[in-house]
Amino acid sequence: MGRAPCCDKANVKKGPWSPAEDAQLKEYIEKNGTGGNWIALPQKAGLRRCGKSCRLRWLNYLRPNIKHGEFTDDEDRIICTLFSSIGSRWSIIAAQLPGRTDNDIKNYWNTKLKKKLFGRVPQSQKKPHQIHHASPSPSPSPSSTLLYNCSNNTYHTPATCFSCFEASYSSSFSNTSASCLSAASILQPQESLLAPVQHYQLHDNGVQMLGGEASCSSSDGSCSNIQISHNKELEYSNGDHHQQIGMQSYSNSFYSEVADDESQKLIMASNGDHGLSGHQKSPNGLWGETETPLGYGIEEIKQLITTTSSCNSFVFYENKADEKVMYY
DNA sequence: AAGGGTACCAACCGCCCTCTA
DNA sequence: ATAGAGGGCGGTTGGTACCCT
Repeated sequence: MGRAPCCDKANVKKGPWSPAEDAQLKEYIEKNGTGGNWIALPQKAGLRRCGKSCRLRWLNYLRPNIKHGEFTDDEDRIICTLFSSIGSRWSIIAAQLPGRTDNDIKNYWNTKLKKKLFGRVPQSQKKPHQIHHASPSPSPSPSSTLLYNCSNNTYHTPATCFSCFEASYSSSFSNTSASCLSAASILQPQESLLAPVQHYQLHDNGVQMLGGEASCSSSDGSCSNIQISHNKELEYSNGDHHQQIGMQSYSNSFYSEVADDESQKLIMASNGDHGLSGHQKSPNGLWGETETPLGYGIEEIKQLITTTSSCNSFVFYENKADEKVMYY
């Protein structure tokens, strides 16, 4: 038996939203909130729209503080980093970019960012507003940032660490003797990638991100950490409060449910000036032959993405249903 | 100027997860 | 324990604007 449709398809309007509909939805939600029931909302608001459509419209467009327009280099960096770490988990990536929606990031990745990394778009084909104006300063060699110090005191390229970690993860996450304990390097590939460095600790049941500026920034001085555990479910704890939240709460909506300064602590890969400012796009708006905004060489990024895409990355890979991330 | 190709992005679709009765 | 309802997510599609020939 098929699932019942969420709304009467025959009686709902589809397609682009009119300004009047936008205003009606916005006004209703600002006045009454969503009431925790999107399905019933359109009727209450007097809209002939599917509840899901209302939700999407609100989250992606009407909600306050939505940021539209060009993505910054820092945002590019974060997207690339997280994509290389967790794959196409757009809602999680969006959670790290306040004001950006998962849909926005997904579109941006699919239409632009991927091409910046993998393709070459002739300048002449770019629309004027798409052309980035890069600083003319020369790019430093990225090669010095490619080394990852794994536990066996050898250095690996990120891709090597990934495959290394995957191997240890898939055999046994808690096998800390695995030659490549650089889960931290993957989640937070050390200074070279995203600077405000988090410290990680491997536990029997996973990797814990400890302290560090980004995770100890709450006004009450309490610390917040992220722990990646076996079963990969999100938990949030702040001092006495320990709250388990679903993976889905750890998305756009998380910001509205948890105080902003707390949610910021979820940052696995924080933004800001990470000492990579020397990595510039070439004047054509693309990254050069070898460098990327991440500080990776282009080939390393490609490899990272290829490697992690194929298995959907270390943290979240395997069974989505079992994902748990511990957050302290 | 017109037609075809391409890029972009808003919106939809369908699946999965969680919650609740 | 189970089934249904609703929410959330990622993938995909369709419309539109822009560019090239």
